Amino acid sequence: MPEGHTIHRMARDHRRWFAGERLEADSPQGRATELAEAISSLRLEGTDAYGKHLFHRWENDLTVHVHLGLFGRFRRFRQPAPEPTAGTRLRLVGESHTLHLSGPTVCRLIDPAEEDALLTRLGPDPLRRDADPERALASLGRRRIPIAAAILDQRVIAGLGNVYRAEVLNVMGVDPFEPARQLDEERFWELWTLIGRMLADGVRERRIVTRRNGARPISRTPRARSTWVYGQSHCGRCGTATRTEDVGGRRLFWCPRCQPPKGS
DNA sequence: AGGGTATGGTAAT
DNA sequence: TTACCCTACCCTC
Repeated sequence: MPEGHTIHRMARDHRRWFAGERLEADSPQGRATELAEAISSLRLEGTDAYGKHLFHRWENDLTVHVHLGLFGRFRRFRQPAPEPTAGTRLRLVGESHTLHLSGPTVCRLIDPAEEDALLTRLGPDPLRRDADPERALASLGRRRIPIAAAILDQRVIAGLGNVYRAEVLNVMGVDPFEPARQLDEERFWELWTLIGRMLADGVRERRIVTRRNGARPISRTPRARSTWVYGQSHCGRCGTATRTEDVGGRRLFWCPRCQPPKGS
């Protein structure tokens, strides 16, 4: 589920459903009891997303930091909401909606100094107006690691995940093993723009859709292909068998024909 | 029932 | 680089 687009969508939704309300909080699982007691019956004043990090701004200058990791999930229910399951770490109950949070990597109060330190080590987030892409350009220029590894590093670009990195490189025809520092400025700006556009589409559609043509659902094939290479056995652009390999600690999909090494 | 996998990240080595 | 965290789902047995 969660790359940056998910978190930004979540921030908007939470704001829309809850902002300004006093929420009741508890931790059915017991693992976040202290946190729940600290915020329960306080007013949720706002939300923020930065990369894959979500911040709930509560009354009394309290901020809850949530990172979903790979498994984390928020479920939203209209009242009356069902009972939480054993996996529910935190429950937030508002007037019209209830949220159940399960499986997050992080869910805790964060103080301003900690938040500052966290944001400092994140690269620019293409979904934020205050993003400074020059920082990403500079850090790419310092790295010899494969471009596919570099753009997954949250210190370089915040919010990009394993699906989008594969898709962006495929659409641009970039060899994933090209050293990051070899990306010239012109291609960097193309990359930055494309990432921003894809992520923004993801926020709007609430899911990752990088491939539109050929994605028409056919009755026999209910699950339309929404990616070019990620999770695909064949490249959606040329039909060549995709390849996969661990790059930057995650499974990368790419098309050897659309993304050949430079000069070949 | 049990194994493998998943759009992520941290800490230890 | 590896181990580990953590939940849900899908496949096979």
